[in-house]
Amino acid sequence: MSQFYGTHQNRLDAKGRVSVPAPFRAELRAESDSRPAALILRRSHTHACIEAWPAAEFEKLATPLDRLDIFSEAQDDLQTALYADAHRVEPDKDGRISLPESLVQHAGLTEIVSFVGAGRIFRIWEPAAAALRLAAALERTRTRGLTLPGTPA
Amino acid sequence: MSQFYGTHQNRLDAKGRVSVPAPFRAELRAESDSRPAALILRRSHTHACIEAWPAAEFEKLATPLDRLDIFSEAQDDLQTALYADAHRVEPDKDGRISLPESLVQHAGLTEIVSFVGAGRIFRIWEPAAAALRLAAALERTRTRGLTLPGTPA
DNA sequence: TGTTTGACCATGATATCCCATGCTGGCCCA
DNA sequence: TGGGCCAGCATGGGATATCATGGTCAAACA
Repeated sequence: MSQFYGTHQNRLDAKGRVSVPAPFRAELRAESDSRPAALILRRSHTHACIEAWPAAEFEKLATPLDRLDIFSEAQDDLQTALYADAHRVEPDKDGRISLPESLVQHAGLTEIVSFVGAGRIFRIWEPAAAALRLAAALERTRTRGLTLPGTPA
Repeated sequence: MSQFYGTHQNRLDAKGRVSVPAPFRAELRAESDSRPAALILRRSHTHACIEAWPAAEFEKLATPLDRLDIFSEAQDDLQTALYADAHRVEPDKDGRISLPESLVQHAGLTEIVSFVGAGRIFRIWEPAAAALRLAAALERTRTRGLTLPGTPA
């Protein structure tokens, strides 16, 4: 399974293109047998950022979704939230992707964008917003005590 | 499982490279079948230092993460705290790694850095800070009479 | 035919690899 | 037990591949 680490900044050019950071590209190559591997970009419904999922990983979301009752409001809403503003993109030969305009606006992206690793996925942020988000997450985990459970006996 | 012992000092060169102490390298080689074995460097959220995890060990952290609900705030925070400022590095042929700038700053590293063994992981400190931290830990362990749980029957 | 979108190429900057050197500590032999 | 040899290690520097990014061109669409 891919693992995305760290924060990387790249430039969004006049055409709306941006290089996927090399370490992330390497992970995507591993994911999909030496090929670039497609990404699903979706509007985050919790933050002002873009979520980027390896296509294979995104498809697995269908499983937990199926556990919800069909036609229930929750299922309907989640389904819509997940897929309605999701875009499939393939990195080009140089490892760049172009970001859909609606997502760029949602994340408030300008010239420099931050790629933030989050394990199986990564996120795309406006750099200042990313820094704030990281600080908030650290603060909350610290006050709660960042507690991963100890190994059961 | 690797075990890292003791404190070792090495020089951080102008390019941001530093040799992993030979005893730690030996542990890493054992970890991963005669190969160098990758490390995950992450910003400690409790101290001004860098935490270094053998990659395999770090990935075990992902397991409890998966038990949390996807898109929940807790999962999001932890994911961010764990991965956003973590970096995967592979020791080069000479056993050196290069330390990401953001982590160097967080730990306040200058020319000489301390590698401090901590069992399954090790930490990278500015030498004076490491000494203070050790003294504090000893003091607290003594005055509070801290103990370790015994093996369950 | 004008305009836009996406693929391809070229370039400078940067980080990685690789080799060479000096040192230190351990081992062996006298 | 002392001295010298050798191997492993830390460190510096230079060559090289990779990466990010700007620009050009061709094809598709309106």
